[in-house]
Amino acid sequence: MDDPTPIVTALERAGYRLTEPRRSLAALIADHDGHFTAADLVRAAQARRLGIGRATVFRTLEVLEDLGAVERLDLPSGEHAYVGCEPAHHHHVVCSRCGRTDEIDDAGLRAIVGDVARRTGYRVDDHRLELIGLCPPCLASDGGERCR
Amino acid sequence: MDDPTPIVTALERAGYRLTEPRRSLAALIADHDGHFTAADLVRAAQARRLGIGRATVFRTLEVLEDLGAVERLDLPSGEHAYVGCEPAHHHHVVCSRCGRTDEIDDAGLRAIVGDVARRTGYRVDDHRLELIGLCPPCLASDGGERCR
DNA sequence: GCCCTAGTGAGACTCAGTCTCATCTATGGT
DNA sequence: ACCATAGATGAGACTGAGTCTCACTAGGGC
Repeated sequence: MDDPTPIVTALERAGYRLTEPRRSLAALIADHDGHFTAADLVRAAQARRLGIGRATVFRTLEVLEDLGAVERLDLPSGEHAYVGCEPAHHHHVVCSRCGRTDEIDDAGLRAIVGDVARRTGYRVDDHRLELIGLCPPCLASDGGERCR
Repeated sequence: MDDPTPIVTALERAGYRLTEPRRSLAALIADHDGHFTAADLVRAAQARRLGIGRATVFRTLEVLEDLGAVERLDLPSGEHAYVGCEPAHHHHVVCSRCGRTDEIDDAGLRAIVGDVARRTGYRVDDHRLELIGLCPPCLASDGGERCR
């Protein structure tokens, strides 16, 4: 495990202590392709006998979210999930079948936000966009049958 | 209370029974300007001694969400809130100070969704967009002090 | 190596949301 | 108006996410 995860680097640069639990969690997160919930992490940590408490998982996720090393998604089911990601502003497409996520850039969203602000008079400070659908592999294995 | 809320109409048209609890909840929701949580509704119902159980509030919200008479928001705080709204596809701007919400139309979002689908290969089935900011009144009383 | 403090694990706690089940009631048929 | 019945309800147990507290530990600057 001499693999300096970008997450570890981010923690270090932000002045957080590089503790064993944090390194382990960073590794677990790096292992995940798609999204994962806090509960998933807790389970994974238990399965590997890492001896990491629930509280620590939540605390670490909070820190990582602040750093932008992880982003929180609100799945349509109401679950809160996370994805490890680059610390730059962007959004995600989430596959509703396999959980895979891909990052998408701001696309034309900035223009929309500006437009809405102008029309409503709001000062828009933040926004979130989530796209839900089927990723290409799932789409292929599905034959495109399910239409919603 | 002979006020036929659009919510009541929607329930009726969809073939749901027009029960007393549903009428009461429809009235409570109609009273709310901004967003409200399930817990808010439960509290409001208790305060007015309507004798409506928690389960009923959640069940009713679920039905109303299906009907599109109510939309669920995921606030940045992680809370799930609802807004009563017209049953057409649209999105919301939420005031982070007073909780007021305004509806916005699809703006150019459809184009973005199409664009993302083309670039990523996903079939995008659903999307959610939420804008968070300050509404004009809050902005005014704020003196614009917080300057981006 | 020592020390200070940020970080930690355990587990109690809170609170949203779900489920079950006995009871009730809105509604369509008579 | 009455009845039958399936859909709806309230109470409260239950589940599971997330928070909090507190005594203890260990990272890293000295």
